Amino acid sequence: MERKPAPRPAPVADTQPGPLDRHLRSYAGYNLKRASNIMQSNAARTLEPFGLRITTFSALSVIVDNPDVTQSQLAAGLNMERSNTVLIIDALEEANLIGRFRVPTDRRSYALRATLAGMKRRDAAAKALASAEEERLADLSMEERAQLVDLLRRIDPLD
Amino acid sequence: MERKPAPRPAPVADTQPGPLDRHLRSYAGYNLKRASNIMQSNAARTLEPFGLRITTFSALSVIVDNPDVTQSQLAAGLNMERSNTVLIIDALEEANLIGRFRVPTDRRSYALRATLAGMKRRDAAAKALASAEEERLADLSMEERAQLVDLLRRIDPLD
DNA sequence: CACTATTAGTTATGGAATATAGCTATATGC
DNA sequence: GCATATAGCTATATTCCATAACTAATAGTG
Repeated sequence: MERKPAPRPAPVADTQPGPLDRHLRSYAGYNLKRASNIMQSNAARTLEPFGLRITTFSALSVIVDNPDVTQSQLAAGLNMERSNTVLIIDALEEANLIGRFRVPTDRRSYALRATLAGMKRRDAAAKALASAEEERLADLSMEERAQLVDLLRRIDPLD
Repeated sequence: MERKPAPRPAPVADTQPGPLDRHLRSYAGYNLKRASNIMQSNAARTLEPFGLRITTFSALSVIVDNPDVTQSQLAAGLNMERSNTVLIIDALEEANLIGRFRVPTDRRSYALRATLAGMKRRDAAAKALASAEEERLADLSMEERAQLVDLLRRIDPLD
């Protein structure tokens, strides 16, 4: 693809100082995304030694805390499509962290239950994750962290 | 795949009340991700009528504010890989919102400049985006929004 | 100046998250 | 009983993000 030369010599700097994304920084969404990305990659790195990804850890965690939850309930709780839970549940089951059990009263659905290994894995990963977050958020006081979570939850209601 | 029946009848509810993701809600990262997702889909919906996606809007915005920025600088500023900027820049160029201009002093790089149409498109989209955020964050006071942004930026330093 | 290393942009590719449509088996409501 | 809805599953497409490798051009070093 041919491109024209600059019509005039490129100015050395006709832009104000400061970061390139100064305008974007005025959006809450942009800052949210960047902060979220940082915490996500931090979490992924932390969970990896446990053989878990963020999605599998999240599902495992919900199953540990809510024995006999169904896949549909899990999907709804985690804000994901039912179809996308299948492979995640498959992975957890193959790793013997959870089991699928037929529900006598509704043979369409499966009751999901963590195995003992699943509970242990969740607890160990949760501990590591909490301390990784702790480290990442060291610059924020406890009050600030609490306020951050409070503000975020008010953006994402549906308690 | 065959599955075993439940060894005992599924308990009606041996789980505490409340949302399924109660444990996950204790992580800042989880709340960040959920809030971020909401703002992202809100932004995507808002930008769509302008023929922009979040990535193209972000790049366009940086180029408008920083004439003659290079693709590498853009990538660094937006925390993305250089290789992934190419298609985004291609799209903006094909839509005649920006142009690639050879830099006389370094013939490897391109100076990116927004066209008049690009500037107008950015401004219109930015206005829509700001008001969409405004609407989304109506529950938060101005002070709370400012504090949210401040806390987020402290998670993502590098000013 | 020659040679090496580095950089800018590009291309190709793969992984992971996400969204939709359609399928089977089962359950529910009239 | 029959239409409709639901649970789980399969297949598929998209988008985002990351990596590797390539070229052309530049910078550094002897």
